[in-house]
Amino acid sequence: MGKDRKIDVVILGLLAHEDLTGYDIKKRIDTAIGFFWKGSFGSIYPSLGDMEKQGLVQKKSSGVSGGREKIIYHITSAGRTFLKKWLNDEKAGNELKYETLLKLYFGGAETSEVAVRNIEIFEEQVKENLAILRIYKENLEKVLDKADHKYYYLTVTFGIDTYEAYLKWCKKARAFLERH
Amino acid sequence: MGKDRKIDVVILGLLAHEDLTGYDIKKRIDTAIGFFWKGSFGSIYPSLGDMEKQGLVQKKSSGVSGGREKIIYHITSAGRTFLKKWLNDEKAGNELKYETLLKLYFGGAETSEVAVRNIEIFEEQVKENLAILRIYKENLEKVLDKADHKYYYLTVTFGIDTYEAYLKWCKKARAFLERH
DNA sequence: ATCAGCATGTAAGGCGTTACATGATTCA
DNA sequence: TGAATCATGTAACGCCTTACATGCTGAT
Repeated sequence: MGKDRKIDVVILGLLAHEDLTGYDIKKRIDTAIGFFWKGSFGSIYPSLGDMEKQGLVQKKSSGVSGGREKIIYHITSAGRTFLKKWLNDEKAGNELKYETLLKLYFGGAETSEVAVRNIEIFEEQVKENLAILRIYKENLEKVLDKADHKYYYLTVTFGIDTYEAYLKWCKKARAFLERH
Repeated sequence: MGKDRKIDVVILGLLAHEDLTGYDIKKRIDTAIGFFWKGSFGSIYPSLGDMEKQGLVQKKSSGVSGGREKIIYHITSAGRTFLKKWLNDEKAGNELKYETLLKLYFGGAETSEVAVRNIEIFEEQVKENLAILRIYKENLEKVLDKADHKYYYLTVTFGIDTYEAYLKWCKKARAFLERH
C-alpha cells in the first residue's frame, strides 16, 4: 500500500543538518548510519527526484565537481514538517536480520566445530565495526556542545554497547559449545 | 543475480529437525526465530513448491486438518546437503535496521522530549520481547541434553543478552538527554 | 598511464509483503 | 452465532539492489 519508503526520511534527516548532493548522501549513509541503515544510489536518486516534485526538497545551486555537474539539495519547510511528523509517529519498525543466528539456530545439522567457526567469523566482524565506532565516539566527544552531535553520539554509544554485548556472548557461546 | 532466497534455508533448517506443513513453518518462524528473522506465507509456499521441484524437500503424507488438506514436507538428503553447504559458507549477511536509531540520529530536528519518548517506546517493546525470551530460555534449560536444543538455547541467550544491553543503554541515553 | 573518486541517473529483476480467495472446525 | 484457528495458494505491487552508461579530475 506504499508510501512507506524510509529512504525519504533518511535523506530528509540528513538534509535537515546540511545541504548535500545525492553522492554525499550516499557517503553519509554508509559511514554515519551504516551500522543500522543501508541505502544505494538506485534508491537515493529516484527519491530525491520524487521529493523535489512534492516540494520536500529543492535543488539549491549546481556547480561542477569531478567532471560531472553537481546538484546540491536543500530541505524545504514542507520537508521539515514531513520529517517532524515522522519523528512524532510512535510506530517504528526495528528489525534484526542476522544470518549468523540463523546458522547457529540450525547448527544441529552440522558438527559443533562449524558452529564455533561461524561464531568466530561473526566475532571478527564485530571487532572491526567496534573499532570504527570507538573512533567515531572519540571524535564526537570533542563536539558534543553542537546541537545535533549529541544525537549522533547516542546512536554511536548504542552501537558500541551492543557490539560489546555481542563479544561477551560470543565468548560464552564458544565456551558452551566446547563444553557440551 | 538471484538465487539467494534465505527463506529456502530457513525452511530447510526447520525441516532438518522435524517434518512440517507450510502453516507450521510459519508458526515456527514467528515464534522460535521471530526476533531475528521474518517470513510470510507469500514467501513460504512458493519456496516449498520450488524446492520440491529441485528435490530438496518431499511431500510426505497428507491428511485433513481444519477443513483443508494438509501437506507435510520432509527434507531429502539433497536438502540436507544444501543446508550443510550454506552452514559452511563463511559469508553471512547480518543486518540491523532500527528505525528507532534513525529517529534518534535525526533527533535534532525536534525537541529532546520527542527523542526521549521514542526511547521509552523502544524500551517498552524490548521489555516485552525480553520477557518472552526468558520464558523460552527456562523451557530450553530443561531439555538441553537433546541435540538441537543447545543451539536454540544459544540463540535465545543472544537475544536476552543484547536486549539487556539495550535496556541499559536506554536508561543511560534518557539520562543523557535530560542532562544535556 | 591507469585507477580511484566524484557525480548523476536508468533498467532489470529479485525478494518479500499484503490482500485476497476458499472453507471447515472448534470454542466461547 | 461469530470469531479464531487451521490450511494452502495466488496476484499485485512496492522496495531495493546490482549493473550499466557516462565522463572528468587528481594522485600514483
